[in-house]
Amino acid sequence: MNDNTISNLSVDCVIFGFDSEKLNVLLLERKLEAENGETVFCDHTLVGHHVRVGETLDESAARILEETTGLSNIYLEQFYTFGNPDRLKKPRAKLWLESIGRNPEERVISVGYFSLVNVNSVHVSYTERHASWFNLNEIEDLGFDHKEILNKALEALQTKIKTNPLAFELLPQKFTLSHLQKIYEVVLGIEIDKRNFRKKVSQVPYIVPLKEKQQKVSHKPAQLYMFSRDIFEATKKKDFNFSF
Amino acid sequence: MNDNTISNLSVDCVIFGFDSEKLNVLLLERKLEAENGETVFCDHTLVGHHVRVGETLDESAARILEETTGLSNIYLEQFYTFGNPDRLKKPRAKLWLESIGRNPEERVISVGYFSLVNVNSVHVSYTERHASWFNLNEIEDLGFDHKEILNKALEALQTKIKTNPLAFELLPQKFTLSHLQKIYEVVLGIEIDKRNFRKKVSQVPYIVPLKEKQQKVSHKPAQLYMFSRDIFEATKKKDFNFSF
DNA sequence: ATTGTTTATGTATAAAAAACACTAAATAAG
DNA sequence: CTTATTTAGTGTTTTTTATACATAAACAAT
Repeated sequence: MNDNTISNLSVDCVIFGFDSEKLNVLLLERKLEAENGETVFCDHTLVGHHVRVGETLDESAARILEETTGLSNIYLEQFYTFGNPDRLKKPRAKLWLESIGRNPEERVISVGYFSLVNVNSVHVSYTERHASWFNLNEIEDLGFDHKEILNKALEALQTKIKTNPLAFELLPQKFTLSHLQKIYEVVLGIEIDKRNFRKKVSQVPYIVPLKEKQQKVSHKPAQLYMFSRDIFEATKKKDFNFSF
Repeated sequence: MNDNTISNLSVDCVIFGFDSEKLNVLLLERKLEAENGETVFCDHTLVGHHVRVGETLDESAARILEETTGLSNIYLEQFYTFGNPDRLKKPRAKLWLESIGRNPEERVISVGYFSLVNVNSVHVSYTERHASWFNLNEIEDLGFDHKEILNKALEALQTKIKTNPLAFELLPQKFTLSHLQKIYEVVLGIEIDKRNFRKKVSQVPYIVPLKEKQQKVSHKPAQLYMFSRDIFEATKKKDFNFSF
């Protein structure tokens, strides 16, 4: 297969999206049809692609993200590389790879990236294969070794969000504190006390209240806030605390 | 070149060692000699090797570590993958790769692992190329993109040691609290108050005092301690704290 | 016995985290 | 227009964790 890519090197993107309620992942349908039109199997995979000649890994991830979501300049982070010799050796994987003209015997290593987007900013189903959002808790198995990749991505996200301002990547520019709180709750799988959370927020200089409230909600409208990266960069200090 | 390896995939190991004083890295001498015996250049690189056919990435890293140090069953962790198309394109890299029979034009991606050992457990200079320990602060440039890899490894180590019991990997089985404290100080680049440190230690169930003291030191001998992984595993709890 | 060097130890203060319950503002429904 | 429903918004107390700081004890070397 010659599409100007490196045949044994791919990038897979775990695209996390937040919808005010739950954490979701963007998956592609993987449907294999026989010649007679019957479906041989239909399941889902992460979005990924082989790396192009001359393209860096970061560029490759950004390209894949843009091709499936239309979004560019999105938070993307490399988290792990998957290279088991047998990672593409499940029966369905072989059938699928053959059907798209890849050699199912070739050992392909895949570099994992995760990215964070707000689900409302994505116009889904941009490419040939059907893309859609799945609630993280409702994902059973995935094609190839993608469940393992997803698990590792979630771990990396959880670790990273504890000490870095990632939550804002999942939100629209203007957000409420309830939404912000919900993100920490669903990503870390914890419950947070509302008053303590807001006390903490009020001590953070780069979460700034706007002169604007929610509109058209059938309850008390919430104050809107924004994240100022400028203030964050100007005020951030390193945290050397350790805990065995 | 056919040595049963994958020509465009390598693993590089950043082997950190602690010597009661400083943090060190194990480097290989990279000396290129002309036909007349004159030295064309001489510098240093990390230890690395191409991945073998059929070998997982973890196995590859463990093999490389054992080949250069003689050690097995050592803490090893994958931290990042380096795949820039131009990462092997510096002039010296080309000369070196040619000299060892590799194609200097091939794009090789390298998976980075770091590992932690106690310097006294290593019998250096096990292989053809001369290996030796270098104080982290005294390393200027390295061959290929290995300075960049080293920097990223140190970052990963610093992040990880803040919340995981890695320090013990750098120590002999029996250690003093001063040594343990020193590790946090040199790895994180901070100073720690002795009394507060020891107060913290005394609250940790898996750092256990032995009925044994230092021998043959010309000052008050210190209590020896050990790390119990069993107790650690049995008592560890997840930390959900976050800090924007 | 004196010196040099490192170990070992406790208390007070400040900062951060956790626990906890009611009122306010908007729309929707009757 | 009244009421119901839903989410926003707010303070105080207690507990836990972090910080700052100084002196005596043990051993080896001389």
